[in-house]
Amino acid sequence: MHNKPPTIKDIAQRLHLSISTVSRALRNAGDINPETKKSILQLAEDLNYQPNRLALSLRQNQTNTIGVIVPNLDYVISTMVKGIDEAALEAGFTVIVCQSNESFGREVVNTRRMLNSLVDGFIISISSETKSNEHFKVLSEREIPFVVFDRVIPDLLASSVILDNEEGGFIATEHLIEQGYKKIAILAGPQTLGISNSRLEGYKKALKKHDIKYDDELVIYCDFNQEFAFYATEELLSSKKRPDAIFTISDRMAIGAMLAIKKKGLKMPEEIGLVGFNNEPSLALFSPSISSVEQPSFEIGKLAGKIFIEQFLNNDFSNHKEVILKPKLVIRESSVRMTRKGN
Amino acid sequence: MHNKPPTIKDIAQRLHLSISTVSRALRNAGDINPETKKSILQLAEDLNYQPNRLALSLRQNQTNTIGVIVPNLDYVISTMVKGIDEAALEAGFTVIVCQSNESFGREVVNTRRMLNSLVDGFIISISSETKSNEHFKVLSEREIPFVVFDRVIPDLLASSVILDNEEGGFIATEHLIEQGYKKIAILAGPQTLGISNSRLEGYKKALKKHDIKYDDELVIYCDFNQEFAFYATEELLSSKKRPDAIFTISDRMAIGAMLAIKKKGLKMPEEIGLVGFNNEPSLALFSPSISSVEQPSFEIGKLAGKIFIEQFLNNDFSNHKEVILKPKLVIRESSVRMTRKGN
DNA sequence: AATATTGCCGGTAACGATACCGGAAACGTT
DNA sequence: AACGTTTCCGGTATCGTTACCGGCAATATT
Repeated sequence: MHNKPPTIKDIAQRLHLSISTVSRALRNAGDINPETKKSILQLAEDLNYQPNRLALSLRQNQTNTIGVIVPNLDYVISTMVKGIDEAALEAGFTVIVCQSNESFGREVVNTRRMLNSLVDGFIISISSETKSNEHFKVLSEREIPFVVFDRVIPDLLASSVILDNEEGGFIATEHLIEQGYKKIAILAGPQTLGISNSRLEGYKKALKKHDIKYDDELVIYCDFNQEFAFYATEELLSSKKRPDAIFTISDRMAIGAMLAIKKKGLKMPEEIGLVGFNNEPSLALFSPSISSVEQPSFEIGKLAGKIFIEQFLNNDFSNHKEVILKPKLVIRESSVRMTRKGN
Repeated sequence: MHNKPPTIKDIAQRLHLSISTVSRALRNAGDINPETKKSILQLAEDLNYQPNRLALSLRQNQTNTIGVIVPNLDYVISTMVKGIDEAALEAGFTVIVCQSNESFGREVVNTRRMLNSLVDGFIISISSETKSNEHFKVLSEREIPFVVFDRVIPDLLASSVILDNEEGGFIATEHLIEQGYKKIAILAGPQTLGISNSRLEGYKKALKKHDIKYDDELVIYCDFNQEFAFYATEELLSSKKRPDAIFTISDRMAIGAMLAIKKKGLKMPEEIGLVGFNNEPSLALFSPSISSVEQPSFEIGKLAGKIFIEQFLNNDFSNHKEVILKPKLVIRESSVRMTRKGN
């Protein structure tokens, strides 16, 4: 039923040439008379010829497509994906994105699915539920190239592009200390996740540097989730060891914490300070506006894309690059009590 | 270099059978001895055989993939895409998403690109910049099936799934009227976009029903954009005809308006009411929380997916279905001045 | 017993493209 | 004149899969 798109065969028949000749002309290969070539290109243009990518991929065993596997598409990750997109576009690659929805099962299914000759390799950020690497080990065994970013996979050999999460935890905590907060709690993420632990490490490091005793009752592990953060904060605030500042390792959690703080009627930043992580745009709109650790998401994605493509084209995935980018603290009202509050 | 995945040929050789027989076994076709079939399936399982989708698609001229073209991936649209995803998954289809970033050029490029035998058809929501249909007319000419959703394409014949935007504008406006607001302004979107106009129509309809005179100085056309809304609201508030309520046709715009209102020092909802559109989750967190028109985004996406697949499988795209779903008003603090403000 | 019907299997062409090889004609070289 | 070189083109195999046809037994039908 479809009005089928033209193929090189159509062109060949119309010009009374062989498909080989047409193919050479369109590929800019040699062995061809300039005149012949010109007429072929002309006709191809007229017919609006586009090569069939399926046939090409099948023949060349290469799809020029990158599979991107992410746990979700929140603000940070979707920005990273845009970065990957840009790198891919520049190199003539296509990107297919699959959300695992933080589910291990879907991560496996999606990987398998894309593996059926649809992609040349993967760029991966694991789901928070993912504890095993088995399904990625398959990639290694079959020598399918991949690069990891954002959330890396422990014990898995591959190039990686990540944030210096420890540094992020450190600058946030040190900032709170410098603002005179004494009892700083941290809402850390799930213990299974590397980024959680790194940010927690940074927190510890800052405390140590400023001779503040580490108190594990001020450390709450909870899901990357506004609600959990809300309840965790409520509990913290009514405990004996009520903190005078909270550092949350995501902005969603910061918002949950802020709601709990407001409900309790505490003044921010006077009575309690707050710093989040990711610097989502809406943070500036809250009142008080919320300080946060910003990460160069777009760059992380773009770099991951570039590294993948570079290694793919050179067919060299044995040299593992490890890029670590630095975060930046964006200071807003929620954590500044030394100076007068701005407008 | 790749440890190449097994093919039916490998299976055939190992069992001393022909590829035809193996193919039949795996496809559950007839003409096969149960014993033979069993051994083939067993070996396929052991080798973790997965059919090569490229070859399949090339052979069958069908990819089981749907191209989804969207202007961006904001909250509403990404929810819709999740709906499409679910419908596709249930039917064994794969989804490829391309953001046009509200750019006409990228929309065209992406469409062309996916058209090169990568997708069976499209599910489309146009970019706000898109004025011409030319690149989609190509689809019609080549009889490539597509379904439109959310933002429809005027004068283009296809099934569609959309929100009753007029109704949305109507219930938001009527709500404000019932709350006693008299001079209600509207921040409408770009005039080129159908959904803007429909919501504006609803607004007019509500005014008319309640015998309020329509005043076009209270209608501001501006981009779907927080900043534009901010400046537009500032202007509105300092004009002679200062409104006592504002209806914005997106939540982003509502947030912009709210910032301008706060800056001006007006009390909400007492001195000025506000209703947004889309019901993004963060609205509940602002103070005051913001009322908004909710749309069944997930259902819209899922329906669009289902309709596409159904029509595709029946090979019937001549009967154009038109589904229109109803919005729902979510009332929060920003627009309620009759009763006492909640906690 | 001759024929028709099944059950089961293999061979081959095709989907659209590229890679490799071989060959005819035109030219240049001794 | 005989040979080697270019230039330009066509034929064929191939990627992994399915569709179609044909064929050979074994069984069923008359």
